Amino acid sequence: MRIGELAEKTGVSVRALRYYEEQGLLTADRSGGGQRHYGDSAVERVHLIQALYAAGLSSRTILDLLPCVDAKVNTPESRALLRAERARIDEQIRQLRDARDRLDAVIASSESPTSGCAHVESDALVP
Amino acid sequence: MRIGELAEKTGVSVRALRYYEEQGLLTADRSGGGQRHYGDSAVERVHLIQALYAAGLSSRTILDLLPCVDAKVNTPESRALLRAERARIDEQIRQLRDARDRLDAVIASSESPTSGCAHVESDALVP
DNA sequence: CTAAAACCTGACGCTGACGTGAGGGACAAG
DNA sequence: CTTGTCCCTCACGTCAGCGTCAGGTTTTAG
Repeated sequence: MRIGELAEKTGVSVRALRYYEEQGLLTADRSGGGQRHYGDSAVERVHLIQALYAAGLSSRTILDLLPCVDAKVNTPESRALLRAERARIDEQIRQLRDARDRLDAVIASSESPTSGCAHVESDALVP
Repeated sequence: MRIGELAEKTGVSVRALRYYEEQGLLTADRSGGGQRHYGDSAVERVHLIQALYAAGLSSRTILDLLPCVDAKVNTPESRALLRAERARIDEQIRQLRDARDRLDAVIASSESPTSGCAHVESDALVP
């Protein structure tokens, strides 16, 4: 498939896909005219990249991780790298939970009738 | 206390504190000469701001949330805002878990002897 | 009173992950 | 052949959250 289709299938912009290639995260065959062509596996690849970006990893770090993912490299160093990034993600999750708990405290106090301006409505949409 | 002391107590740079004020997140009394003076509560305030930043909220969003936190505002809208941001954080946590699980899969396959280059060491530090 | 340390206000710099044209080919349809 | 749609490569623009330097003022220590 060409770049437009991949963009559509993954929900990522064409520009972003070219950027990934620029960063070495994604490769493509080229047609005679120079147009990029991707196999079906590229979809999954892009999803992985997106997941790692969403986890706050930099493209540089992702670049370091991908060879491990591709199972081309399997050294003690690469495994250490994987575990280190996993730990970073865990730390981020902890921070997020902290922020969430703080917000929960605020929510609780704003919904309990201790805030002076108490008026209880039953527009409760609590998911 | 003055800005330097607050910076030290919170672990945030002086520049960052001034930036928070610029964004309306933090207020300070001024001495005759124009220097900022903070009360003790500012420490907690900065920690809250930091936690929300760490959760990926923008200063604009934090600005919208803080009046709720200060319990000056307690309207259905403000509560909805709080819940919405809480939901966003939950979503981020989900994404992080997804990324972590993907890494875990890679780690598992790289540490199991299916990758050809298998050699089992007992440096297992699996937390 | 004086020197050092801390503080002030601009204002420009930086980084990463793209957005957004500009200007010009590629390629299937009719 | 031409029209339309997709694609290409530069290359500059953006935005947030500060870092950093410049030039000047305030506060504190001695």
